Amino acid sequence: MSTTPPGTPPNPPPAPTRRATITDVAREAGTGKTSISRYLNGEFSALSPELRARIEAAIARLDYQPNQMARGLKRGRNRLIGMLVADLTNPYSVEVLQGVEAACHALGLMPLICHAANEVEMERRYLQLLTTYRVEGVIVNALGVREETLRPVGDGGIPAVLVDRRVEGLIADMVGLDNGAAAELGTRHLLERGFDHIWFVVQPFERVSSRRQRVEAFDRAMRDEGRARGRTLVLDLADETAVERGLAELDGAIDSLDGAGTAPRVALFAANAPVALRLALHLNARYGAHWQSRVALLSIDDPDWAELAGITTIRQPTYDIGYRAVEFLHERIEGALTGARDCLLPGELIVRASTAR
Amino acid sequence: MSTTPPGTPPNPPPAPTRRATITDVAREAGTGKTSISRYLNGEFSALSPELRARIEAAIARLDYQPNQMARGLKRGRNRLIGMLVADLTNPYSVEVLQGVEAACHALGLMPLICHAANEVEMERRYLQLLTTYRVEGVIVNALGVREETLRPVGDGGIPAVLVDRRVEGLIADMVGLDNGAAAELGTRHLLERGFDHIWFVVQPFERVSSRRQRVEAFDRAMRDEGRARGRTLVLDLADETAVERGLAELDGAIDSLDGAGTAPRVALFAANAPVALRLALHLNARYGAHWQSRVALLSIDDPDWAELAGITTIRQPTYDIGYRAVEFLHERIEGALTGARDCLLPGELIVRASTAR
DNA sequence: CTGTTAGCGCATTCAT
DNA sequence: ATGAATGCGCTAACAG
Repeated sequence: MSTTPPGTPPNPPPAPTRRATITDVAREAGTGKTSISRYLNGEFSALSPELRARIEAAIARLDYQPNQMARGLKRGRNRLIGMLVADLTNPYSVEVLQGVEAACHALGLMPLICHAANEVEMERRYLQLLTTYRVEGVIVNALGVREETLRPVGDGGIPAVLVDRRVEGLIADMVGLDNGAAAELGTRHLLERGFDHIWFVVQPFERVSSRRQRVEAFDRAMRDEGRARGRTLVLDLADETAVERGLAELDGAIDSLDGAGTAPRVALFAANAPVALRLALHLNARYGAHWQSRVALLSIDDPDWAELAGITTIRQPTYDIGYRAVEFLHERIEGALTGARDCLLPGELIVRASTAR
Repeated sequence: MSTTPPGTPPNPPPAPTRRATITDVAREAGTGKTSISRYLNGEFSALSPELRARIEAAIARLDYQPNQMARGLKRGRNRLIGMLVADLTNPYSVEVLQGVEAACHALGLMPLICHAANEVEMERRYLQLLTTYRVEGVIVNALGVREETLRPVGDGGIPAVLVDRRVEGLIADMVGLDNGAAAELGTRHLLERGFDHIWFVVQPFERVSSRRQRVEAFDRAMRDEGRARGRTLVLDLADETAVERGLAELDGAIDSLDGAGTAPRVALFAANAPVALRLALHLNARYGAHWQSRVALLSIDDPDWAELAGITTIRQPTYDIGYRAVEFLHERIEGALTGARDCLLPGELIVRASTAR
């Protein structure tokens, strides 16, 4: 590579073929490995300034970097934590990740990010891999897995914190949106704005607890109101045929309520961004760019295109969720013995053209 | 914020249930560690069926999982590779990641995903961390860093493969979009469709080679055509004031060319999705939902909302880029001595309403 | 076929 | 204040 221009003093030491080890440094500094180790761990009180300087110099000269693996092996902690993400394609996940990273940074942890890409088999594989690398804990945004898959996690196993979703049979800390409050918030908003036919659209529950909770809160809010009509549509985004069947049902409802020029009475409440996108695409294709004058769309999650499309959303405190999750996990790693805790954060309603009247 | 690097904090280790070690298994199976090791490595030819069965049973009974860290320490390879992503918020990155993951899976590698979140300091930190964990190689989607930061990488250092962008002064394999061809493809498309005032909008080049290449190809294509007018607008998305200044300039151009009912003559060519989104948001705010009748928008990158907004795009072969990068890296890890290779993949033009006439 | 031995790079007693 | 010795969990010679 030789990026050093000829004639320039070679400030960086020549890349050692074999990385320097603690032994090399000890020899170079004319001392024992113990002192080097002490230096590395900041135990300066046990080092004469003179020795300390020599060590410093030797390290610089050799471009020495302690091997984390070896350190981990020795002390039984490697500062690694696993972050299992169900679907990075969902902006929600990326945002949560930002919080996770920030917290890890602050706590001296290194997140090992694993992406299950919505495949249960991947999830299983990564979880197994994580335990094999002896991560000190895991943050799990689980797919529809049974507790079975998470066996290494939880009691006696690796400390774990759940994000967004519970896992049946697994008792662990969990942090996520207050789904009940959020769904209620959205529903009330739609009712207030005068929509009297509201469809809650959600992916199959499988084992995703948050989805179920959102639907339940929606149902409850609709029941409380009494007059308006609420229905639920389950859309399996992985099955295009099924999706189209569901959408046709929706179309029927919308068409039948066409108020001939009056404000729309039908509102769609998407349980999350992927669903909202699918709905928007369909409505756009069917009714053209003016679909908003026919139906209102509200979604939990606030993807970047929401502003562009002008749909109302309930933004999740994603960053905080991630940050909080790491904090919980850190406490567990440090040995906190509390019972499983829940941290439910509120969502924020962002009203846009879609439901503004 | 404590920036204590992982591995350094001298905290008391917790006391989790101790996982079984190879020694435990050996004892349980009434044999030596060597045989267990052989079993783990699939050297069955050196194990009597009887012993093999006993080992199998012991492993199951103890729920034993070999410690990768220890294995890595011993054999000098830990099957870990680093994947440094500049900005996970960009769908491009997530898609590349999918390819990376698939390839890793296929090659028995474990990707350690690091997200620099557009901060050079983060990038530096993660790179340092990766070498500290002794990853066998890194795939780098670099920010505007100098070769300096990547010193551990490259000749003599950790094998590396660049994605999307070159790093000044660093000679390494690189895989990404054929920027020249892509920008030319887009430009020609716009010209064919009759747009005669084309703005290429791009973020500051900093050290991102792909941005510069795209602009250059655009300029070239415009020069070749001759008649039409091409301009470049640099938009620093991180500086809102500057962004608005730039957008105002754009507005002026659009307004002055208002064809009073005729088809739009102005087209915007966004160098990537983030830029395209910013443009769309602005146009939507300024001209209303009908902005498409005033300006055309074409973008490199094909984010999910492109279909919704109906803008034309040039989709990058993201998955392949990621997959290929891992393959390159794997070859390097296995000792390939070839000179630095380039793999430029073609983009695919997806024509949508925005430029369809 | 199978077990013994000797480290991998480092942190930790325990002496000095 | 400093260093020698021991072992973390595992693999790789090297014997039997």
